[in-house]
This record gives sequence, C-alpha cells and structure tokens, in this order.
Amino acid sequence: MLAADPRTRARRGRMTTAQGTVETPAFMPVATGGAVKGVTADVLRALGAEIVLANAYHLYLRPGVGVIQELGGLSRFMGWNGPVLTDSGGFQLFSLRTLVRLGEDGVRVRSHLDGSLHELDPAKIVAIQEAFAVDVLMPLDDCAPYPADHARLSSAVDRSARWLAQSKAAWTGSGALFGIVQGGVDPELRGESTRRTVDLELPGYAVGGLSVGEPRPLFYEIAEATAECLPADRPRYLMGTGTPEDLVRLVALGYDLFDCVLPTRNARNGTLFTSVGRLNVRNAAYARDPSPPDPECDCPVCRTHSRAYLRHLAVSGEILSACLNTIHNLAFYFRLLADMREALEQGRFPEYTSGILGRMSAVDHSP
RNA sequence: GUGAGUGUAGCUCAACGGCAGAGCACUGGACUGUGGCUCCAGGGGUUGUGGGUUCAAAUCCCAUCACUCACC
Repeated sequence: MLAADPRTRARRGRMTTAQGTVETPAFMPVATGGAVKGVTADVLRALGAEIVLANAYHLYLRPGVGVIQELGGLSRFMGWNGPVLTDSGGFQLFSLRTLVRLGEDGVRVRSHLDGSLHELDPAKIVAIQEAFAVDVLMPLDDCAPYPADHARLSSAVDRSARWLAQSKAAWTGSGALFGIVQGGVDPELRGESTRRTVDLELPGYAVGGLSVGEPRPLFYEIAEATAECLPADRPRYLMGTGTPEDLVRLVALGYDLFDCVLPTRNARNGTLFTSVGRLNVRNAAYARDPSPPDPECDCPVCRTHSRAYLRHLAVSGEILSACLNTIHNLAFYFRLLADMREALEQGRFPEYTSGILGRMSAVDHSP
C-alpha cells in the first residue's frame, strides 16, 4: 500500500509482476481471445492500460497452448509485452452453456468452436496458464448463476475451495495465483468461502459470482462484507464489474482490481461513457452535432471527431466506429481510475467520490 | 401506336373474397470474470386513382394514370 486515508477503506497500491508494474486501483481491459477488440497494443498502452485480461479457456481452444508457448508466451504473442491476467474459464462454464458434466474433480465441456469434448481440471488450467507465462493466474472455479438455491451455492463454494487447493498444489510458483471467493448473495456462504479461500494464503484474492444478474443493492452488500474479510496486504479483485459508478463505489469499499466488458462491448454497440452520462451515438439527435462526444475528455477521439461523425460511422456499420468508440470508452475508464489514484495520493478521495457520484446520479436522473 | 405484365409501409416483397403482414430501413432502450455489430421494444398503410359486383374487395369486374418489357 502506498497511501492510506482513515476516512475511507479505499487503498492506493502497486502490484509488481515479472512483466511490469500495475498501479492500483486499476482497470483491466478484456482481451478474451488475445485481443482487446478494435484496439492495438500501442494504443492500449498510450491510453493508460497497465495490465490486460485474457481467457485461458478460450485461448486453449484456439490457437492452442503449443502455439502461444512457441511464440514466447501470451504477452509477447499479443504484442503487448506487459502484465497479463488470465481468467480460467470458470465463468464460461455457466455463461457459454457448453458444460457437459460438472464433476467433483473437473469438468467436461464441449467446445463452442467445433463441438469437440475437453476434460478440464484445476491442475490442467494452472498448467495452461503457466505455459502462457501470464502474470496472474485465476483458478478454475464454479460460478453459480443467479438466482441459485442454497444447495447449488453451497456446492459452488465447496467445489471452488477444493479446486483452489488443487490449483495451488499444481502451481509451480510462476506468476501469482489468486483465490476466488464464491457464495452468491448468501452472506454465510460468502463468509465460509472467504475463510476457506484466505486460509490458502495466496498472493491475491478475487470475488467472483457477482454481477451475474443479482439486484444492485444485494451486490453492494455482499461486495462490502466480503472485502472486509479479505487480508489488507493483498490485492482484492472484483471480477467482471462494472459501470463507472460501480468502480468508484467499489474502490471506496477497498477493491483494487477490476475487469469488465462494458466499455468495450458497449462501444461496439454504440454507447459511450462520458462525463455527462451515457451517450448513445446512434441517436438521431446527434446527426448534425459538431461537439465532441465528451466535452471534458482529452482522448484522441474527442480531440478529433464530432458526435455527428461518430453517429455516421455507427449507423453505417463502419469498422472504425467500433475502434473509435472503444478508444474513447477505455480512455474514460483509465482516466477515472487515474483520477481516483491521484485523489487517494492527495488525501482527498472522499471529496472526490462524493463529487463524482453526485454528478453521475445527477446525470442519471436527467430527462 | 399495339400487346402483355406490375402498382400494398421509406425500400424489397407476402397475403389472392373473410381482422393488411414480414425482412431491411427508421426511432428509442439494453448489454457488468465477451463465442455473436447482438438482443428487446416502438412508430409507420384510405393496398396508384375513380367507379362497379358482394354481407364482406388489396384480392373479382370496368375505366383511368404511372412504370416495365415485347412488338410495330
């Protein structure tokens, strides 16, 4: 930890890995298949990315472990040459609906690419990620859907904990293996999962099984209670979240790492995050609007292009639409995190938080 | 000029005597550890025009206009 402010649980930190340093709180852009869709590695770095998230399961299916290993590891393969975190594919077991069998020792899945069958287990997922030479490894876990009954949540907690122990046993020590807390929105199961995960004394801890459709108040309740039970001297990673407002509130709860498809996926679907709220660039209202997407943004897109042009690109289905929208949205996210880090360093995080949340909610309630 | 064909939503077309629809386009919304420029919703019609037959016409009949093709 680099700075502390007794008025908040937010932390300003630094995570050092073999391939680089990550200033936290940090946002990790999502590059599931080895690419942040529509953006080059150079641009990513210029925008302020310090670590990217890829997916071990997707990359294992294609191009395969051998290809990435021969080409010098995932980071080099991508031309990124910085820290990389790979998700295990545990999330895909419930999101992709390709699960064939969820067993005690592993899973059998059917490839969404060619229908082939694959047996995966915690040790194999760790081996794949070590072959990829990633900086942060996420273990295979069981992410229960929402809603799920107590028995299902309980089995997800138990299975994830046992798999985590097996992951740790298989881990040779290259990169940092994080633990993942499960338990859905059940406070007691969350508590049990947190204890069993922390007991394994890992380099970092993630909170999974949230942002799967549960009501927002419940999400924050669980996120807050869980953060309080995680060790203060290790990075806390809240998986798969969130909106800009979510990130501000979660940093305030003591989380350090985030990933989310929202800035990149929304960009491709025409929604921009701006200092004046969400902006759907396809709206007819912007057809002749000469102003930049976000008047307070200094990103390359806002410095160069009008809303009218971005609307034209989006309506026309131009590839450039996805590229420019993604650049802006990522710039917005990275700047938000940079602003929070600066506020933490200067001891004015509570003031910054109330200010920006006030602006965001004021925008949300505008007509 | 003669003959044939076609006229239905902005566009391309269904419905062929019984509540006028689809796709695209348009308008708005959604997207939270990313198979998918995807998903959801909405607006939009005196069926070219004027008559006729019928309980009932986009549909059948007559006229007329426009367009297309063929032949003079």
